[in-house]
Amino acid sequence: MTHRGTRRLETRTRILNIAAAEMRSRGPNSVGVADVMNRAGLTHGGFYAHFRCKDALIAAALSEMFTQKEAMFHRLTADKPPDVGLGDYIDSYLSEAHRDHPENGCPIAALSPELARLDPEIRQVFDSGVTTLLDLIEPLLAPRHAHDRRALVVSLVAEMAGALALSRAILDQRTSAYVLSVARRTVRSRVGLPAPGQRGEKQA
Amino acid sequence: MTHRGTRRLETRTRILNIAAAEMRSRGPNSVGVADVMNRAGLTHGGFYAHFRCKDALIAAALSEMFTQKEAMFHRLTADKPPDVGLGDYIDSYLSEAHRDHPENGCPIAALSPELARLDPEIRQVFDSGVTTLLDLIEPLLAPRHAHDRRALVVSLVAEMAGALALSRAILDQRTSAYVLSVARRTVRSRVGLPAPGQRGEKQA
DNA sequence: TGTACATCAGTGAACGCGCGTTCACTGATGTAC
DNA sequence: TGTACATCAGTGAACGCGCGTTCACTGATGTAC
Repeated sequence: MTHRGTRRLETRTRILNIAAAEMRSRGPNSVGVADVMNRAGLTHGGFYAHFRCKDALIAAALSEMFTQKEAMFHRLTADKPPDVGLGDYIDSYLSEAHRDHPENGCPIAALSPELARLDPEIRQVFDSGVTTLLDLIEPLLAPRHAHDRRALVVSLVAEMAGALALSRAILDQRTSAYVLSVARRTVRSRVGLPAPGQRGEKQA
Repeated sequence: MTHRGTRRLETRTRILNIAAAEMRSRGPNSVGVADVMNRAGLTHGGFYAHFRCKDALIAAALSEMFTQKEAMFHRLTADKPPDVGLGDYIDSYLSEAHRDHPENGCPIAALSPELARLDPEIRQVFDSGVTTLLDLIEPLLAPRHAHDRRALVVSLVAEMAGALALSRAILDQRTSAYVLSVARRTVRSRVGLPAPGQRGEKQA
């Protein structure tokens, strides 16, 4: 039983990870059940042994995305002074790597408008993911922001997610890179950090 | 001929306005050709007398959205001192009315992540719409920002669009309203404007 | 002014396709004795 | 240890449906004489 249960859970996890990646890069609407199952090395019929319906997959995949990002946040900020951790988080969030790889990136920037049109069960998962993320960032802010940390975190996350989504939609490479660099500089300055070091390609 | 051409253009405009509204509220993917035509009082076959394919409709509808918003911007800011116009634009962008009515709202907040996955022809329309919007807002900034107006405008638009998209996806009403109010206050303060007056429902 | 003709916006049936979901089944794995 | 049985994750055909697109057509409107 245990062995069977373990395999089952492994399969479910595999499906979930694939769905979480595909949905961020192609949109929940454009990701098919059969598609996800094929990528997991299975046939589409087996899907319903793991999820009640496609919406249940979307909800579970969204939850998985936030879990991934929380783990990544800890990896990025652990064992560092708060301001260094915060600066690294900002730089990595607003990097060209993040822009070019939505599949393992922030669900807020990748999916907000689409999620707004989906079922309450799914949006509830979004709510708790967002709240947790804000809770994680908040303590990294310098003491001088103590009077209203929450407001500042909300505003920063809005700017970061907005700039990332904008930079992804913009076709022109220079404009897209400019949006990211402006946001990096602005967000860092708003939390009292010095201008960012050079990121991306080093110059010759 | 003129009369015929006029009718043709009227029909095209009708289709375009419906598509522009539907795509912002339901997403380009979820809006069908037949659906749009029915709402325009026509049958689906006639669609191709006006647009080469669905992607051409998406591109034209996106362009129409930006045109609408430019007109709205002028209506909102004309005949006012720059700082008042800017304040009104910020307040209206970050209002609950805008949150609850994406169908005639900002395409950046409603569609960025989805547009990032669409064809270059469509994203090019997005680029020029965004550039025009930035060009419109820029001159409203106070002289003390003259050293880098462009960067500030980009940052403000990113925060506004990000906050609006976030407030739409969030299910919890209080949290959603909080995100909007924080963004209103923050964006206003960042351009040197006083805290916003009470918006939305008046208290008893 | 009246008639014959050309134009072309719009019709509606048909196409191939992919979607989410159902369901009778199979066959490897774990359990009971 | 060996055999018979139960379990259930996964299979694959089938369903009804809506999609974007095509195309032969219709019939109101504008033009020519």
